[in-house]
Amino acid sequence: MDPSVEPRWLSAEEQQAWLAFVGVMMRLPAALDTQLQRDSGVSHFEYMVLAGLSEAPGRTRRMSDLAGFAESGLPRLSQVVGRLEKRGWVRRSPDPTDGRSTLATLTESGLQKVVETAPGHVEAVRSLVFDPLTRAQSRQLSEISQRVMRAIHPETGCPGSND
Amino acid sequence: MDPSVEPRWLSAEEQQAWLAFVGVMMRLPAALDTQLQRDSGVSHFEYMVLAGLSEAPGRTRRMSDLAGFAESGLPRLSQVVGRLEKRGWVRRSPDPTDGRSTLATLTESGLQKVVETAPGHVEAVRSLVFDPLTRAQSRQLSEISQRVMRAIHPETGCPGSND
DNA sequence: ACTGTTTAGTTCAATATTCAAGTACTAGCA
DNA sequence: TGCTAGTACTTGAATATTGAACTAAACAGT
Repeated sequence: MDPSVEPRWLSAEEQQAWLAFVGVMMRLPAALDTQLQRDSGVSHFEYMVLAGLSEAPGRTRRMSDLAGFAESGLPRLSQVVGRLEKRGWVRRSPDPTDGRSTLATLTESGLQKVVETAPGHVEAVRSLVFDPLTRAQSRQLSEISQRVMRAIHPETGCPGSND
Repeated sequence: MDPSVEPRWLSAEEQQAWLAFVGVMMRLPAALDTQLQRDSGVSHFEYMVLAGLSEAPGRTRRMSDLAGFAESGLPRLSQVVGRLEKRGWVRRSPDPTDGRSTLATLTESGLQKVVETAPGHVEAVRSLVFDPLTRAQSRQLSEISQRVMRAIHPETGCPGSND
């Protein structure tokens, strides 16, 4: 924008880190999608929605909470939940407390799906991410991710805060 | 798959790391896209293609090399390069050496676009990723990414190997 | 030289995502 | 009560991505 200010270019070390990290951001979601799609017929995003519901009290959550948890906007969530509902894994009902809200509930069949799917998914996450790392690196990954997350969202410090 | 084998669940520490890392994988690309789109009217992927060409000798690269560099398949690259060509930033020509290949070349105008766009993008990468990290964490990020990358692609150890 | 196989790239149809309205409801206030 | 503003969600059109089929060129074996 302003050519009079010399940009602070990345150092060679940073460039290398950035290149590798971008690679991971491009490939890892695709790899997880592949595993989930092949073994269980769901996308990574769909799995996150099902998992998010399975952990919630009463296996029920408001759509907006779920959107926050799944790091997505409402329109996308609405489409995906619609598909999951058609497959019998989720059920939507109006919130008796507030008529504007919609509650999404995981059905029995949906819970079973999560139970069937989780082990394979965890195994994939382990083999692609945690097994190649030392324990110290796993801790660093957590710290690094949290710092980057804070830089992206200055306001929301805690993802999945359901209050 | 086989319920007789108890899956090795993630520890609490690993779960926390995983949740934060997934958040970064979902949000960071979106944040970079937003900055590039707003300030320069290109997507992150388009920028990677332009940048990949700008670094290549003669500002020219074979489509397949470029696809490897940009971590994408050929169909997607073909579409995107088509768009970039329409905007006058890239030019395609048949490879005289091998009639099957197509060479993509960055035009003068495309180079100028990269030069205009790069500072803002680097600034965004810095402020979202490297500024919040210590120097040691940047190095860890590099090492961690490389290990994960190797786990995803057992075969291709070196991204962007153009030989 | 001729045929079958592999590689490089494009195109087209199916699917998914995003952005911009639109609907239904709640809440504040005169 | 009736009026305005704001929230939660859904829907639909425009765009992008993916996967499968297709074209063209190179190579290997005869």
